[in-house]
Amino acid sequence: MNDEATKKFPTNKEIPSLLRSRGIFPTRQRIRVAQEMLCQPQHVTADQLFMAVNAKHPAVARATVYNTLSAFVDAGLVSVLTMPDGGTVYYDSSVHHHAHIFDEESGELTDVDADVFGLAQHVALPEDAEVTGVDLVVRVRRKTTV
Amino acid sequence: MNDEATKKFPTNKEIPSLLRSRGIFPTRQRIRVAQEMLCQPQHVTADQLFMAVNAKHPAVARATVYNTLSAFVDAGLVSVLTMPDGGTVYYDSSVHHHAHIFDEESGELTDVDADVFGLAQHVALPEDAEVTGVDLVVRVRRKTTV
DNA sequence: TTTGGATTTAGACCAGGTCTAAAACATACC
DNA sequence: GGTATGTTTTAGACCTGGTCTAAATCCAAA
Repeated sequence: MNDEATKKFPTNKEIPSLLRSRGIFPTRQRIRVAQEMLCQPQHVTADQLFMAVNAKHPAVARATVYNTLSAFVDAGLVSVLTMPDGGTVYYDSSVHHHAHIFDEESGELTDVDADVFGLAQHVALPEDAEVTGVDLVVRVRRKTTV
Repeated sequence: MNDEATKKFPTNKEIPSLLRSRGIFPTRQRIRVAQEMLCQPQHVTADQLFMAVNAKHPAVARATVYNTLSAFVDAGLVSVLTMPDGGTVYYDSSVHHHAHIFDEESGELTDVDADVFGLAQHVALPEDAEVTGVDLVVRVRRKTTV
């Protein structure tokens, strides 16, 4: 595990400077979205986040949430993940390289620390291929369903 | 590699009996879709397949193509695969467990034989988790772009 | 304070994909 | 054959997640 893997999630207070450090101007809206998205480990859809951000009172427009999430992805603040079956797009507040476990029954998604880049070594790649990312999802069923 | 990995793709003639053997009544439409989908190694979107099937003259309705593909998935005749980034859903005529290489520049998708189930052993799973599937996509960039 | 670039906004729009109700088809039985 | 029954297909309306746009707002610098 590398440094990033163990890095804590930022607090609400740290958000503005974090955004600035990534070249993202910290507007009111982007701060709100970031606080909701980045401060805890989670996997959410853009729409879930949109609703969370506007839960108490309308705060940020739909387009802004979508744009902001894209900006965060470009800046390496969040990662994207889609379910192999349905194609639902999730945003993941963990950006270190890790694998996912997908519970087919509950639909729940959990992180697993794993050296996915290392795993990719076992795959026969073309000579000139440079690995830019590895996505590993292990789908499981719970033997003892409650 | 197991038997399924090396199993050839069916010929057009074999399609009807193949469908029947999987409990799918081989109607004219389903045969057409199956011939286009199953007889060669490929990764296509539902829409690409819809167009391929209707290339020469209208043959099968959109809804039928979608329904038929779902039926094929349920029957284990094709597998589903979504790109981690965009969320585009691809249907894959190879159903044995294998990994995918995704060229980020060309968007091309290729199969790699790899013991993905074996790889999953290296991931720390909960005690009671039974692995039902493993999805591995290695994203690459070609060092020497032509 | 004014100005100009960046950002946000609401809502129109778009693309995949699903649903529906009617038509077509297959099978079985008379 | 003819007719009844269940299954499949069809066209097109519809839905949903996401993007685009043009106008309004914000903000920093002069």
